[in-house]
Amino acid sequence: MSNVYDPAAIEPRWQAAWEAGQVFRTANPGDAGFDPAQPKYYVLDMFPYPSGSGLHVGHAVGYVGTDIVARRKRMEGCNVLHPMGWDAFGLPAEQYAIQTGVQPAEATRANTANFRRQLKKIGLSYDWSREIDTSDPSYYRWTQWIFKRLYEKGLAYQAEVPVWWCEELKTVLANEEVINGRSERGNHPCVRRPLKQWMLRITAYAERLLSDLDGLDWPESIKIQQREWIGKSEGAEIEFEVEGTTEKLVVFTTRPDTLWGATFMVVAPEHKLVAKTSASHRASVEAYVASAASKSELERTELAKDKSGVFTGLFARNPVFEAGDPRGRIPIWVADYVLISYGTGAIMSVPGHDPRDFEFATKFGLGIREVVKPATGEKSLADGVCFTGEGTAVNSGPLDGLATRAAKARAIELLEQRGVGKARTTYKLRDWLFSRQRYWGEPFPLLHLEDGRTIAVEDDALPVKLPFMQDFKPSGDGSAPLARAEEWVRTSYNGMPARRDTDTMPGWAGSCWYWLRFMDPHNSGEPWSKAAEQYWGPVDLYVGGAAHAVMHLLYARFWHKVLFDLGLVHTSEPFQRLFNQGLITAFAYQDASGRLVASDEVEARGAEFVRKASGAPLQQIVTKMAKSLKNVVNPDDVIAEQGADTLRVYESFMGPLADSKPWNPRDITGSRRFLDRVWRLVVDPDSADPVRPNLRVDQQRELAGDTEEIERALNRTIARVDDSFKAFNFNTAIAAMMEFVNVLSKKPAAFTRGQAERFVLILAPFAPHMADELWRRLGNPESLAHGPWPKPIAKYLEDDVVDIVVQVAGKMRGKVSVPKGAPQAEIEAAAREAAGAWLEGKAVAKAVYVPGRLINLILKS
RNA sequence: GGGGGAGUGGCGAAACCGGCAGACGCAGCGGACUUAAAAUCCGCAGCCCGCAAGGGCGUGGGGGUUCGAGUCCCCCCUUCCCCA
Repeated sequence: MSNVYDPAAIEPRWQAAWEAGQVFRTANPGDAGFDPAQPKYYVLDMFPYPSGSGLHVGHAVGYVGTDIVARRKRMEGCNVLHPMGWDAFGLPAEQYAIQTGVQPAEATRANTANFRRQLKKIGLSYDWSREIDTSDPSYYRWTQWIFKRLYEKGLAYQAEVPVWWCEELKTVLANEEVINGRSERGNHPCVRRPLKQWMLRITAYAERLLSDLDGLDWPESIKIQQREWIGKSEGAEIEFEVEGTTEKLVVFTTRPDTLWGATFMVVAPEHKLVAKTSASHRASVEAYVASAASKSELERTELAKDKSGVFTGLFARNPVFEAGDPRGRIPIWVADYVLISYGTGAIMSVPGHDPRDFEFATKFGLGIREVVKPATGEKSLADGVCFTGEGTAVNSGPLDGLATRAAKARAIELLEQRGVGKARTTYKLRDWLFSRQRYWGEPFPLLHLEDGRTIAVEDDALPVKLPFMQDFKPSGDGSAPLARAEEWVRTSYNGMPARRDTDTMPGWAGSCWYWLRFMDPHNSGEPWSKAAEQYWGPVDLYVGGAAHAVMHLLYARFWHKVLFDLGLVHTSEPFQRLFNQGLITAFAYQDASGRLVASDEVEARGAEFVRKASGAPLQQIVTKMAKSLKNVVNPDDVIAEQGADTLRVYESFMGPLADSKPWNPRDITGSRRFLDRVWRLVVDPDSADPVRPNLRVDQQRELAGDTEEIERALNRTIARVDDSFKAFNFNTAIAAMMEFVNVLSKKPAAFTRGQAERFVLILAPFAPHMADELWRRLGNPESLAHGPWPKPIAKYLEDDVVDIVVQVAGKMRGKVSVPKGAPQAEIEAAAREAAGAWLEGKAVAKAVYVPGRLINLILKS
């Protein structure tokens, strides 16, 4: 056996040994080998969608992070659940299949095989016996089963909702396939068109989804995004009579106190009142409604610099004014900055105190009335500024003189007395459009009976398997592809002819409960056993990109809460701690016109970069990794060149896990050199011995001289490595270990076996292959995967002499070495001496002493 | 448009509670070893002035609080990510 560090030989050997020994297999309660005395730790990655292009190093950084945590917890004696699986259903997989002409099931099999191979090569300590695939019938059987529970609870319903329709492509498109009202592929115009869809009543959980955020150990930024998304607002619902009709126009406002300032009303183009337009205005209103249909919500609200709208010819009565008061008769307009999906699809416009209403009123010459006076000093309507803040009510009859908060309450009281309004809380959150007219997803376990009833398939008839379809492309008429699988669709229920529901669930469905299946992945009688969930739940640490800050995490919490209400899980939240790893960016190159140039067309000339073909100068910039820029780094290549341990150390060393940071191939060599040095400190490459002679036996020598110094450095290193786990800034752990190696390099012969063992143990989460190899060479027959994790020894963490910085007037002027715990007077005297010339001819006014750190001598001015 | 981050050497970064700014690494420079190179080892290294000793400046910009600010407060600039 060669004694030179050779990751290509060591790493596959250890990976095989871990697999053969089932080192990372985790026992469930009740299983053989389960130790109930140990604490549990569930560390979960956001499982990947197995794309055709495989993993890149950006994915790996999160997986390496969780692996470091999992390995360390295991070494500390925890029962660690650390699983991996595939989020395989959904649009991207289907599109990939269409593009490559391969069946989605087949593409998924090939892609997951590639992902699994890549992950194993990195040396990640997953319990692969728990692997799951959301597109596997044995998994989606339970996705359907959970859907049934939602359906039974009345949380799933069908409704006509507007969906994106592309006339050119003859298909329904998902939101994510439509950009600014045009199809992502082909750039064809799309319109919103009502279609019957399955909806999930997530709004029923809005309040709990909001309030339960408080108890979670999540990044504040994610909580803010979720709160924003749920968008709770408290206000009032107010009814306006519509002149000449029996219709009531209902609006929601957060500012009922400004009701006296409402000078017009606006309804969304989709509002039912639009149909009541008077004959004289019908043509213009219809033309306007048609033009609004092609705009996205963004174009209608945020992007619209210029407000548009038309008068409907209708008038509403503001209920707070007496009959006959001209202020009470206000025109109703239709404008697309009001959305039908938010609130009631209609608003009362108070242009004096709402910027969009102000803009609209200004443009169309509508009345503007001030009803809130700001505190003195603030700009008000008199200054030509639309004041949106809180102040004092004016021109508002019974509200006059009240502060905004009191005015709101008083207004609601008055509305309730007259029966024309009430207090109401609304949420921006809308029910979740849960069906897709697509092939690659979970079929709904529902039957439409001949007599018109819709019923759920019996539990024991699950799964409703997705039928094989040679042609699975979206249908040209907007109907679901599954509708074409006639044989599959036609069925019966208790002898009555029935048709299966032909929609499929969206890509999110499978990821709404997968952390639960990991707890008990092979259970064929129930989605998970109570005992397994009781023990493993909730997830202790969940790591993934911030990209899923809203959708996935909200949907997952929603399902979990429903399951909690059903008594199927014992916690109301699934993920106790959430952590977002940062993005790995990469270099890309830009020509003079700003166009990006693929990396393989770029050549480095000294410090400059030029285009290979033309020699044109290019600028190096940092962007995210993208196939089109050819700047994607595949971990396979890094492992082939430097080894998995180097990849892991480099990814840890780049910066804090949470930070976004650029991949720089040049820097990898530093991580490799570090591992080389560690190796050589333990193994002599020129000898056939497993370890260097000083490490062969643990000489029971007194810790003195160099060995004692190494002991101090080692203990400081252990403490710093421990510390790095708090915020996942493993870069400082690697730096600490590098410093230790630097210290050791000066006195390698004083390194003892006991010290070497402890160092190898703390190295193990980061470079597990090398660590196990050295551990074995040091004479340990078992893998170090289960510890022990060393603890720093307190007496070696402190020095007896400390350096105190001496400042004069806040500037560093010297240092003094004093015994630890020396009295201030002694330190001050030493400091005055050290400051020497800086104090000449000056008097010290006072001294600020920071114990153990510095002393600042402040001069008399 | 809204929301969330981030700005520290040539580069990635470090700095616990406000207390030596730049640890650790890359690239660079000098040296040792070598016929030579690679690898390895030792050393230098924020910027400016200075032969040096030494001094001044310095954490995107401007102000403030403090004995003391990369860190706290206010304003501004740049940049990345997310959402619709």
